[in-house]
Amino acid sequence: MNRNPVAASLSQRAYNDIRYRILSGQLPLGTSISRRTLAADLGMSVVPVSDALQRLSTEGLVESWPRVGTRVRIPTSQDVRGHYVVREALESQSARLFSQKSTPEERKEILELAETLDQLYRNGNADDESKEALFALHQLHQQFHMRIAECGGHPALCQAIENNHVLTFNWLYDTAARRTKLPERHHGRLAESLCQDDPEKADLAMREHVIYGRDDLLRTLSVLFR
Amino acid sequence: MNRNPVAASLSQRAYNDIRYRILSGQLPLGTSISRRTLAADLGMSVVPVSDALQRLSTEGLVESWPRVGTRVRIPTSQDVRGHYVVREALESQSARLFSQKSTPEERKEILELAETLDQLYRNGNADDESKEALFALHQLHQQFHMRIAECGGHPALCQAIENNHVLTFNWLYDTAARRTKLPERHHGRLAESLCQDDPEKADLAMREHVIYGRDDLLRTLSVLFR
DNA sequence: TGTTGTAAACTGGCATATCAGATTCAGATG
DNA sequence: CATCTGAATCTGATATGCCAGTTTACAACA
Repeated sequence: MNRNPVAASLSQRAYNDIRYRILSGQLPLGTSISRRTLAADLGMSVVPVSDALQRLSTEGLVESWPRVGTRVRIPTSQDVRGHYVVREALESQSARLFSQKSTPEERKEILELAETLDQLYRNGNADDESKEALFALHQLHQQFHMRIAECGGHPALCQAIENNHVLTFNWLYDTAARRTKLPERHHGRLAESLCQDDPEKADLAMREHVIYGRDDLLRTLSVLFR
Repeated sequence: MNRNPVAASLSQRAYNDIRYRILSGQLPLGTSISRRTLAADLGMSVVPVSDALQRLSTEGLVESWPRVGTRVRIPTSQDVRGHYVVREALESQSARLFSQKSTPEERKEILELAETLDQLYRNGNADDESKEALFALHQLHQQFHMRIAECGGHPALCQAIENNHVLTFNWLYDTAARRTKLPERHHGRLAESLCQDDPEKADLAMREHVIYGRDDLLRTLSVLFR
């Protein structure tokens, strides 16, 4: 059998496109999605669109009821709590592996990424509040965590973290609330903890980082939907 | 919109059926799957079968290449390692939450389940080596871990654990190798550790349990595919 | 004005047909 | 016997059309 990487199928393109539309705010939370309209818009039939929506549904970005409709899911605070429990588990494991397996070059890369992140979080609000800038910041934050996971050497863990859409929710609410406040050198200190050859310490530092993000997001939620 | 539970669709039935056929050995590892043949066999068209196979593909039980074919995936030892890294993360988190949130009744239930499991693992091989008996044992083991997760109070974590198919792989190789050896009171001692109101201890005990299972499975693998 | 009934419009689920690429195997060629 | 060849036969991907529920808009009526 041919194990070459599959060419980008229409289903895949639909998935990427719809996902981007949701994350970028083109499809705000709660928006109804019509398979037929969307298919016409994307220049394809409804089948690949349905495939994509099914994937997004299992991932929790979208919800669908038979013969009723599909819409962009509005995560509840209970959803957020649940997702963060999973994320705490996965990211702390990722931190353990990073502290055990990362090379000096990789550690340097992570430390630099952390510095960049902290700078952007410090200046971002003042300089540029556009959606594009916030989206870029969101992506960089995601990259920071994904690079840490990649350095752990287990693709399965990377995939599990990527499938956990807390950062996605984070971005959605960031967009709504324009919330980008963080303590000084927040990521910098985390990165330093990860580089100290102490898996338990790395685990704990990442747990604190994740829980800080969770509480921050829950505060935002309570303001948005009070 | 109507939020009632959806009726069992053909896609869902196809998913359950195919999954059961794989786990029960009706579709052995590596078997090619024809959408058309399977659809005729299940009395439906290829569309719901394709939906089901897509889900099973993202879950890793099945692999598919465009215009080539679909077959039951043979997990590699690298797959197994990766899955166990994720499982270690999720189950240790589950153990933490259990030690913090479980009620006395729930703890009693888990302790009893552990005793039953230990008995079956001790006697199972001697009494009954049928596939059905091994499958039942596998399901009970899975139930043990799922109940622990449920008592933690976070459905999202339960779902994440359920989506992690290490226990499934475990069953597949158990079937192939008839391996059911475990140390005396293996699950009993784990359950006792979970009930001591010490999240860190529970975390560690579960990590050891998971890693024991991983190494055991890797040994089996090295024998099977040496 | 407010309520109700009903039909049109819309939804996701599914069946069927077609397409292009991959595989396979009989038969020709050396 | 080994090797090449090409057509028949597979594969998954996709398009299209239909179906049976759900929602909605609007007219008829109180």
